[in-house]
Amino acid sequence: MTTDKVRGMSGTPMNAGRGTGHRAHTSAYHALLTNIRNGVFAPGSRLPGERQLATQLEVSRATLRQALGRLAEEGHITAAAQRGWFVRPPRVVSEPPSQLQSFTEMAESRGLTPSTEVLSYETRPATFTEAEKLAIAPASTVLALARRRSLDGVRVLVDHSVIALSRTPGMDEADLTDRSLYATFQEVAGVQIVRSDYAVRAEAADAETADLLDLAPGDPVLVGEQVEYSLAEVPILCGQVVYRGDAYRFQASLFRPAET
Amino acid sequence: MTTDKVRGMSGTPMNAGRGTGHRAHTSAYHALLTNIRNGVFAPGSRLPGERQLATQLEVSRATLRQALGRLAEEGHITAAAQRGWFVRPPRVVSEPPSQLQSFTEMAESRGLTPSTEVLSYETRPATFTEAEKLAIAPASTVLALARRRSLDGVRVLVDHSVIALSRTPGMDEADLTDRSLYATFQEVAGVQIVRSDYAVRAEAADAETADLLDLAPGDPVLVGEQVEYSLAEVPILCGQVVYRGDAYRFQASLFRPAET
DNA sequence: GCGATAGTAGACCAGTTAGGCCAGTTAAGC
DNA sequence: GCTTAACTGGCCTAACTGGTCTACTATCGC
Repeated sequence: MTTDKVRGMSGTPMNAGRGTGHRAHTSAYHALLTNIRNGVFAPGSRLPGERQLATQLEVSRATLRQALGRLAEEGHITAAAQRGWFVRPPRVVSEPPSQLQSFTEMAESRGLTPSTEVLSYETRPATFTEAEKLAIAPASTVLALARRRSLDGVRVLVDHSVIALSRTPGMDEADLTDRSLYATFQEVAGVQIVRSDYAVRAEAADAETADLLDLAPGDPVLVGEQVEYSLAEVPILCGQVVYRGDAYRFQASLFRPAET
Repeated sequence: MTTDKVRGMSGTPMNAGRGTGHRAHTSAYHALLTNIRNGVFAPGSRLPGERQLATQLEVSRATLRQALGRLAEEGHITAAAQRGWFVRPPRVVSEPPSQLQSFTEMAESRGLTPSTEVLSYETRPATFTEAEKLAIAPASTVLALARRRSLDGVRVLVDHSVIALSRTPGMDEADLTDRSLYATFQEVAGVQIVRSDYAVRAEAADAETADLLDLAPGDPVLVGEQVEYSLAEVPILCGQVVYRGDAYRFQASLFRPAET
């Protein structure tokens, strides 16, 4: 240990060549930057070690680190401790998992004003397919609800929902005009929706929905069929949502099991 | 490592730096944890070997073992000496998120015969938006691939994919006609696709795609934009898939965080 | 001459990497 | 049932890396 001791001498070997009048650390900075720009150091790749770089650029490590620090500040490179300096790939971080969001929530998170018109509203016996989807007895009482929803006054979707009333007592008396259905389920019936099975497809608008969405018949619409489940995995609601094709897109993250 | 040498100073090939400022072992820890949570590593299943995992996560085995140790401490996985690491079954059962399936796999699981025609195939510099989606430098070399795919002879979709060649060396020489892209990634480049961010919308078919899919212009098509990620959360592929509206629907389960 | 600024050389630390070796497990072949 | 070959996690070492610090030396302006 302590073999170092620094002997005198040393001093100034520098100033070799780069007589540009620049300070040493700016010369190093420019040398590195142009090499990054020229792709000598490819994006995402690791720079040579500081010690090696310092020798090659004929500056000391401390000076080199000034240049590196400046490059890092300006976002050209990033440091990974004990691993090296990396040329920063133009990475865009995004965290968009597939989360279930109500229309109201979605609108709010985008800063838009949602509005809802109830087109029809009735309690009636469930059809056979509805009963199957909701896992209730055929002809049980359900609440059928049709709504048109808009964002900032633009008509965006028509929504037909069928709610299993036996599982959400009180829902037939709630005001659904501009509340989130999810919130109403929670407050009125104490039921939390946590999962939705969704299937979407593209169709051509029929005359009726075209009229409702200010489209021409035949214009493309996105049709989503959904079944929504409570925390106990009990189906609560099934329905169909028809979106204007040019006003909505459906987003999700899919995962793939790893192979071994 | 060896005695450094290197000297070429050209960008070292390996290691896309995740310049997150995190230590390497915490990055590895988070990558594993989210993949476990997302069902990429199914509960009860065995993780890939340490050596394989280390290369896929782009860290060394020692660092990986730190991450594994922490996951084990927290009870997410357990070690079985000389056998492997196993994902602990979760205390609370929940449905796995939507699963990513290749066209080939989907066809097989439905008992249909898939076929593929390669419409075009070229390596070229990436456009700006492609570079952004793939987090590579603009004008990096990418492999652009257009395919038409059919099920039992029925033309179902047209697929435009752009692959970051820098992350999948060798893909430009692979035969993509009737292999699953996922399988080819794995075998040729050792890259596993585990996540895909998907956005679908409805559109009217333009003349060209209508022709390719035996549709009339204006017929509804389902357009999916996707970005696919490797185990290390590095984007590998981006692209657009156009489905016949009447031949495909997109399915997913959405989740909603439970409220207290 | 004095102090401030910029630079050099080196040492030490903890985190990281590549690699090798070992004993145990697994599956295939015979 | 036995052998063998391929893997596996567990353990270890040597080398390297950025981060930080100390000691010292030039050079310039005052």
